[in-house]
Amino acid sequence: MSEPRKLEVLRAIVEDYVHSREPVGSKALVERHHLGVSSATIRNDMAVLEEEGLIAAPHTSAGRIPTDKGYRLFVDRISQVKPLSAAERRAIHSLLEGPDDVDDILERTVRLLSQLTNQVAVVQYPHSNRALVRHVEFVLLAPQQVLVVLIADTGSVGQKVIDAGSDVSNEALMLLRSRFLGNIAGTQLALLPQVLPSVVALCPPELRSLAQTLAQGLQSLSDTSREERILMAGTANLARSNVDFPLSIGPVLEALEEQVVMLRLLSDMGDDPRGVTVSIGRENPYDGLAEASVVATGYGSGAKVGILGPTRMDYPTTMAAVRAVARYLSRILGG
Amino acid sequence: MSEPRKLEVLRAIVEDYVHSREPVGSKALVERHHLGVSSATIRNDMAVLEEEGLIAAPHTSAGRIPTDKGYRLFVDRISQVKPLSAAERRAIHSLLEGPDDVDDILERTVRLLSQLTNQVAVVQYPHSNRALVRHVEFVLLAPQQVLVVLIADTGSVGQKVIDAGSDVSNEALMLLRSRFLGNIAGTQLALLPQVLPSVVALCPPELRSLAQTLAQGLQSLSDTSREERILMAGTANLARSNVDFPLSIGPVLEALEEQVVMLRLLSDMGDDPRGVTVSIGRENPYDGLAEASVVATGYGSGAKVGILGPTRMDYPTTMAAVRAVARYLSRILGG
DNA sequence: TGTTAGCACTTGGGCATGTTGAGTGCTAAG
DNA sequence: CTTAGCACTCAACATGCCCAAGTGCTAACA
Repeated sequence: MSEPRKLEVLRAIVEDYVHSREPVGSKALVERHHLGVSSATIRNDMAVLEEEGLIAAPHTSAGRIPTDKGYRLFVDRISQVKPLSAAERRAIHSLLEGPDDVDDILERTVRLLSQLTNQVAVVQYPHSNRALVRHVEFVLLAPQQVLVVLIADTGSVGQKVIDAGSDVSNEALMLLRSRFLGNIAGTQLALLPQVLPSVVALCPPELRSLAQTLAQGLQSLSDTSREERILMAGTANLARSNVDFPLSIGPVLEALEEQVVMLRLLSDMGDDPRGVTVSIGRENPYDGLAEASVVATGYGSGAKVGILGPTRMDYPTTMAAVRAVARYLSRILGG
Repeated sequence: MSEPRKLEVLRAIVEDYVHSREPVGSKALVERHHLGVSSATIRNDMAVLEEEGLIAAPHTSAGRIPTDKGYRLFVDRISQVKPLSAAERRAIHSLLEGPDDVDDILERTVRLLSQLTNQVAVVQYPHSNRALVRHVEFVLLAPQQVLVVLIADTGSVGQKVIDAGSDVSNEALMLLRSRFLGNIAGTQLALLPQVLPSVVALCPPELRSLAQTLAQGLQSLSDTSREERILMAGTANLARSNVDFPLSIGPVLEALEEQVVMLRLLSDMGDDPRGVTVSIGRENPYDGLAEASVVATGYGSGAKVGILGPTRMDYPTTMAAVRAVARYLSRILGG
């Protein structure tokens, strides 16, 4: 059997199966795709593909369906990214309009992506390492509780309540605020860990310990507050795409709800800067996603966007949508 | 037939059905509950209940299941709130610990409530009308874009990007900031609509229009930013509770994703200050929730907490959990 | 050596049929 | 008003049958 035709057969199986959701047999294959050979030949090829673990038969007299490994080969070597339709391009373009909030943009992005792909869309808050400190505010909520607010020039706002351990006076807070502000305004968020200790050292000894606590708060805001959050949309698509097809959606919903799991998942996916990364079925580290695939890519300075859906999905189109959305996102947020 | 027994029969049907998920027949009823009469008598009672539209039979020779109307009567007149278990009380109590963020508290609350009830839990951000303005910040993001930040003394932070319409100088922003801050610091958020216009009037004429725009931004932050958001958890429970039982979860997920729908739903539910409100099946304004019930109540100064689940749910326990959680929430957030 | 036609074989799905058991409604008697 | 008894209904299950789709294999063929 010829190697190229074997791949062609695999490709046809994947495409038909994704489309029809039914095991595909040799005869149907030669009818739908004009491979120049008979069904018997296809059968031989299919036997080989099965031996190699690329496809499998649910039962003896049924057609074949792709395995995880089959999808992997399809994604890596066979499929070509499908260009987006004009309407889709337009929809993405319209994201450019409206000079809104980062939050707003992300929210619209994630909705758009879920509609484009008919899957669950996920986006991680952008990394803002290059952002500069714009403003710092300390607000006394209770005698021992201080709200720390860090505003970056990108428009992102981080906030956190910290426990001072002992009573705090408003005057002390004001003093420290101006100290901090004077010394770190304009500093890159990423540099805060290096700069903050020296600021603390400049504070009057009796406020040293409070300053230390506040500095810790600021630092944690700088590296974790935003990038560790995700936004998602389109969970209802899970139910729709599985009418008839029992991918048990319970575990998937659980995974989606655990931000930690999703963050882990996204960051574990390689960071190929120009292609999208695909994680198929059992390749996923989380058991609940054994029947799901994740298609994701980075945008801006390293955060991730992507979608999650059943392994049986239209990879070429999905990958195209994810890539396109990521590009526009980078452009808008000034990667 | 005696009126009290009729109600007792309805109660038994509801309880058995919620427990077993299967239509319940006359014979099983007399066995499980020691009503002092025979199954034939029960049959007569059931016929009456069916005539009144309180129960229905899926098909001729099956048992009966409660209708929406039946659940309504059950909730209104029959059921008694079940006391929580010691473990449950303890779990709620532990919410009191950790003097954290409002966001943190809400997030933990919603998780707890979903675990307690095995349903989807929803909480609306607290109303902060009584909160005072603590700080105002304007940040220039682009020549025509200003980030407006409003910090309240409760620790809540609102942010919004607004479009100035023309180029803005940093000096102008600084000036306006101190003007606004000087005049509205300490003001109740709820009073901003009345106070802001006079502040705008105090500004130099050439900055009047910019001031107006900023004031609008502040105002929208004061009334909408937070209370118009909801947090939820436990969507995976939807899938679990419907194994075997096809409540089509697609529409429900859609509703949950539309914050607008959920907000509307919650605020449409009466605000009985000490009881919980229940909306059953088709009583819900949203079609997708025709097979779902919402159990909710207010907390603090009027925001809502609640759960959403299949109409076939354990109302007494659920209502108890919602009520208890709302009480603690009020206490923590200083209703 | 690769391709093809033909054929026996497997098996899930659809269908018609029969059986069972839970549950009802009704009637007549207590 | 309650109860026992009984005829009736109907979903759920089981059984048997056939069909179509699909496979694997073998032998002939280019």
